[in-house]
Amino acid sequence: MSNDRVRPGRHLAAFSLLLLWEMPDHGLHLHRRINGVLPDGLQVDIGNLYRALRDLEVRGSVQSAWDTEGSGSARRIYRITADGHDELRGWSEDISKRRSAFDWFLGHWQALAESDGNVEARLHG
Amino acid sequence: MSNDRVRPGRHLAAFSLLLLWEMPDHGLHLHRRINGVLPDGLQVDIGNLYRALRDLEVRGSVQSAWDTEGSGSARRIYRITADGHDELRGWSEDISKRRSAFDWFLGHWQALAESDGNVEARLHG
DNA sequence: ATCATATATATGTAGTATACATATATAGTT
DNA sequence: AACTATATATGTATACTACATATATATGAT
Repeated sequence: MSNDRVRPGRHLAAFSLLLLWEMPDHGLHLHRRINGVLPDGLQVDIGNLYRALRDLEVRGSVQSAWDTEGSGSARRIYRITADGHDELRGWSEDISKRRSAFDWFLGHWQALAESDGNVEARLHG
Repeated sequence: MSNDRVRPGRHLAAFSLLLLWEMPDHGLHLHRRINGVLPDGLQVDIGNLYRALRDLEVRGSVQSAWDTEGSGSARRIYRITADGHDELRGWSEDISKRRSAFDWFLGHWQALAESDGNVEARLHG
C-alpha cells in the first residue's frame, strides 16, 4: 500500500500533494506555487497539472469542490485526503532514493571532471 | 548545445555515460555496475540499457566495437566520446536542478510530517 | 453594448521513457 | 547431445512530458 502507486517520473503528483497538504488550492494557483519552488528548466505544464489533479482524485488521494465565492471564474479547490497522505509517504521514500542516486552521480561527476581539469579550467580559466 | 539533448527521465543515459567515463564497458557488465550504485527500487532493466546504449551511439555520445578476445560470447564494448562528455555536462546540470527540487521536497515533507506527529509516532511509537 | 484581455479548467496529440516479456546466438559444462 | 550461462537484442503496453488548442466566465476599456 501507498508504495505500489509510486512510479518513475510522476513527480508532478508528489509536488502537488505536498503543496496541497500545506494549503488546499485550485489548479491555476497551485501551478504558480509549484513553479515557484521549481528551478528554471523544470517548470510544470499547466495542462499536465490539471490532468495530474484529476488522476489524483480518481485514485482518492485528493478531493475537489467548486468554489464560486469571491470574484472571478469558478475554481475547483483540491484538498489532500488520508489516502493522499499515504501516497505522499510513498513519494517521500521514492524521492529520497532518487536523491541518493543523484548525490552519487554528482559526486562522481565532479571528481572525474576535476581530475580531468574541466572544472579547474572553467573556474580559473 | 549539450543541453538540448537533456530531457526528463532519461537518466539511464546519464548514468551510462558517467560509468563509461570511469571505464569503457560492455552492456551486461555495465548493467551490473549501474545497478550496483542504484538503490533497490531504482534498478535498471537490461533491455532498456541496451536500447539506451544504441541511442547514445546514434547521437555520437559513445562508440562501440566488438571484443572477441578472451573467453565467452562476443561483447560490444562502449566508450564515451567527446560529444558524450558534452552531453554528460548537460546531464550534470539537469540532475543538479532535480536534486535541488528533491531537497526542497524532502525538507518540506519532513517539516510537515513532524508538525503532524507522523514522524514522531513512527520513530518513538 | 461590444471588444479585448485575464482567469480558470480543461482536451488533443506526438514523442519519449519505463517495465516486463520474449527472442537469438554463442560459449562452456556434463 | 543436452543444459546452462553469457551476451545482445526486440516486442509491447502503459505512462509521462511538451506543446498546442478549446471552452467558459469575468473584468476593463471605449
